[in-house]
Amino acid sequence: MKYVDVILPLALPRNYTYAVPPEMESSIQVGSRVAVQLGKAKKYTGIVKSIHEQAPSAYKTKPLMDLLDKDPVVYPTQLAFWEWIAQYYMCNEGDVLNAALPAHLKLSSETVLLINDAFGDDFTMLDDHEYLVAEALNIRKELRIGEVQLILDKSDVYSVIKKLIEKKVCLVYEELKEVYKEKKENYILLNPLYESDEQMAPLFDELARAPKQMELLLAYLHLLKTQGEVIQGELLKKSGASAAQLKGLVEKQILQVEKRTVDRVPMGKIEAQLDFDLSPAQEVALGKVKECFAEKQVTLLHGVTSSGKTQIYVKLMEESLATGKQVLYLLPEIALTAQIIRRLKKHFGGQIGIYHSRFSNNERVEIWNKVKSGEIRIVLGARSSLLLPFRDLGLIILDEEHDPSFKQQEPAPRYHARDAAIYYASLFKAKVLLGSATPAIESYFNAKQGKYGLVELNERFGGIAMPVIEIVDLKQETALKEVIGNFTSVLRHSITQALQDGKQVILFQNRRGYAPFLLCTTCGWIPNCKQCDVSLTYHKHQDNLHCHYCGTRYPYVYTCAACGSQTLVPKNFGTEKIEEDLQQLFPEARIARMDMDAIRNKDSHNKMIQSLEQREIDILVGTQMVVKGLDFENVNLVGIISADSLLSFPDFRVNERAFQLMEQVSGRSGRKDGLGKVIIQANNTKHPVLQYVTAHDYKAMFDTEIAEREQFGYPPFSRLLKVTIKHKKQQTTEQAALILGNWLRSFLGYQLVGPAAPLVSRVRGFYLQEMLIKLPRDSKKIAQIKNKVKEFFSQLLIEKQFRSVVIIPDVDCV
DNA sequence: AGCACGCCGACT
DNA sequence: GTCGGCGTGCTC
Repeated sequence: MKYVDVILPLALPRNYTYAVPPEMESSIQVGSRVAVQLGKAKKYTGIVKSIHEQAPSAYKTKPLMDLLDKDPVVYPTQLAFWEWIAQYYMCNEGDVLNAALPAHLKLSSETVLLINDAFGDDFTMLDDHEYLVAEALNIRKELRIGEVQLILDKSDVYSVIKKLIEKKVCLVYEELKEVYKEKKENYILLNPLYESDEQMAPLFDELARAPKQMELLLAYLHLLKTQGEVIQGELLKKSGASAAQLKGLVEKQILQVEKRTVDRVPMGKIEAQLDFDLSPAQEVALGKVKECFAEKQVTLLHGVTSSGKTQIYVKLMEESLATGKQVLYLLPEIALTAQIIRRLKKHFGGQIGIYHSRFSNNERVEIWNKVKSGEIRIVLGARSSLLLPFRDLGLIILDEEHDPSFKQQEPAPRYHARDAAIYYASLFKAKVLLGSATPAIESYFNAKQGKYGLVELNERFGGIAMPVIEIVDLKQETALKEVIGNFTSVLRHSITQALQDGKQVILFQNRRGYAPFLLCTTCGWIPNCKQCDVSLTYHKHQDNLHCHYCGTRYPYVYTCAACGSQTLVPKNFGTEKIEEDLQQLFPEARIARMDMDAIRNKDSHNKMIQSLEQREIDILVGTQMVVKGLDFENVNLVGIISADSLLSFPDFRVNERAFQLMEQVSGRSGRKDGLGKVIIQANNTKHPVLQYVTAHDYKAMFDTEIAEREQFGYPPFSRLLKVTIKHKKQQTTEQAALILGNWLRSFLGYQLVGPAAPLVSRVRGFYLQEMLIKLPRDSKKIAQIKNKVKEFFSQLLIEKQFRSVVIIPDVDCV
């Protein structure tokens, strides 16, 4: 008898064992999807992790219900990778499966109520709830649980359903549906009878009395000649004809319709056209990268902004492709713009696949399958594309490697794409190139230690100079009453100058909305979110207040809830306020704002970048978004409205982050012609980070930072494991954290920071407590400690009072 | 993640 | 007294 261990798409601590029915024994494979029953009726899709012959002794197995694929959906490599992620990031393999598999490959059953016709329609002996459902069933014949919940306006509907079944009003069954649908399109073919011109001639006479059909036929023949194949939708659109007219031609057997399966992600021809040359500096860097790869698996390419790292990537990708292997190019989601996609498509044509969160579920299935088959040779994608089923990966490029968005925060698996990529690559014996103008301290440290190769590229492409940085003293200007809105005289004059020169300006402000909080000037009251322990941000455009933690919106507050006076004023400022100030200061300028509020729908980001490219925008105000992956020739002034807000976070990485952010924003200035300028407004102009930014001196920043990290035992001298405790009751949260903290401290010694309430101590109605474990760098010890920590977790959850406490481990938190 | 079971408050 | 709320535990 054969058994399989199945990974289910649930947060289960272990995999479940099912029996393989004899008829599946010969066809079952590791990595295949199977349908299984879990519990009384529920069906799920799982993935076969392993096949063996050991019957479990503790319970009796259920048989597999179905084998869903004749070919596995993942290779053993992916299964090994999932296991590593689950182990390293302290989550379940089910969590990883959930993150990896496109939604349309995961089918789970839905309970469907079916009317029992034999019952008739005499509902007199039913109670109100039962009656409502029966009535709806009588009309609709079928109902889903969700629909029943809507009808009864409550979530607990099982008791009602149970009674309806008992009374034989309805039957239930579990419906398991394959959701992925192939895309079909109608192709229009010419009846072979009319292939030659002579055969065609009589047709025109025949259609003389049907001029519209004649027109349509001519349009068809034209399309056929120019494109070779004709799709119904395109024909109707181009000819302006109606479906009825087309039907006429089909009925006359002149044209034929054929339904064909089409690709949602069509792959083009490979056209490796090398239409660029590297600069001497790039050439040298490329050579060095290759040298490093000869010895090391990972290389860090530290190249200043605009040094042309992308061209080096392209050359490396070409070489890797030439060996027949696949390439993965990872970027932060927001940097995946049309710009970079266009650039890569130019070199690699149709063999490139794009993968990010904005694709439809059906498209994702197709990309998944094409990566698995090897048809897609290059994937350009965000973090999650690391989880695609590569067949033979030769190279991973991770650009903007310092970017914190490579770390997944919520939900599990909380993996870091950079670190996971390095492990994943090792499974393929593939190389990893990390690229950044401002590497993460950890990466640069690893490179300097010789763990990674290190290649530096210190000049900008085309000999452009680094932008000039000017720090403006906000305190001084305020004293002189020179600050209007949030603009110092220096920044105002520079903007005026840039606009006069026909140049574009980018302004960076780290907060969205109009004002981060309202304040009652009479008593000091600040409106807070009901669910979270944060002030509400005023959004002037929508004229309401938002909680940036849970997303709840509140109407604007005019009256102080504490003292009743009407003296609430917006305090501090966000992008909306900057935009408003700009409009007053520069009424002639075309101003746009780029932040999460302005970029709600999926295309607006690209559109805004396009209009900036086409110089339809003079000044762009934005949050982090303006920092990433943008390349504009005509921007020569960048302004950072308030450096202090970047430098005042209570986090050991503040300096690193602030430097990265400012250096990256600066990089947007002065691309092709002329010198770029960066103006940084700050109260604390003496902050060391500002000096490093002014000098574009990454190494000085690194040296200072690394010394501090060593002194306090922060990464890269340790690895951090953050443990968050969540519960609805404050007291329970604190008690649980205290107990867990004590256990951990006695086990770890002083390697524990906390527990303490985080800055925002309540989110969505849950109280929070955090503690930080500093893990040693030795990976064997780390694994041991993690296991022990997990034991503490379960020990805590056993206690009755803490049963509903949520514990969230976050390994290598950022 | 569901779904079943079981224990306490507001209704007939 | 019962209905129904949700808190808790189990699923191979």
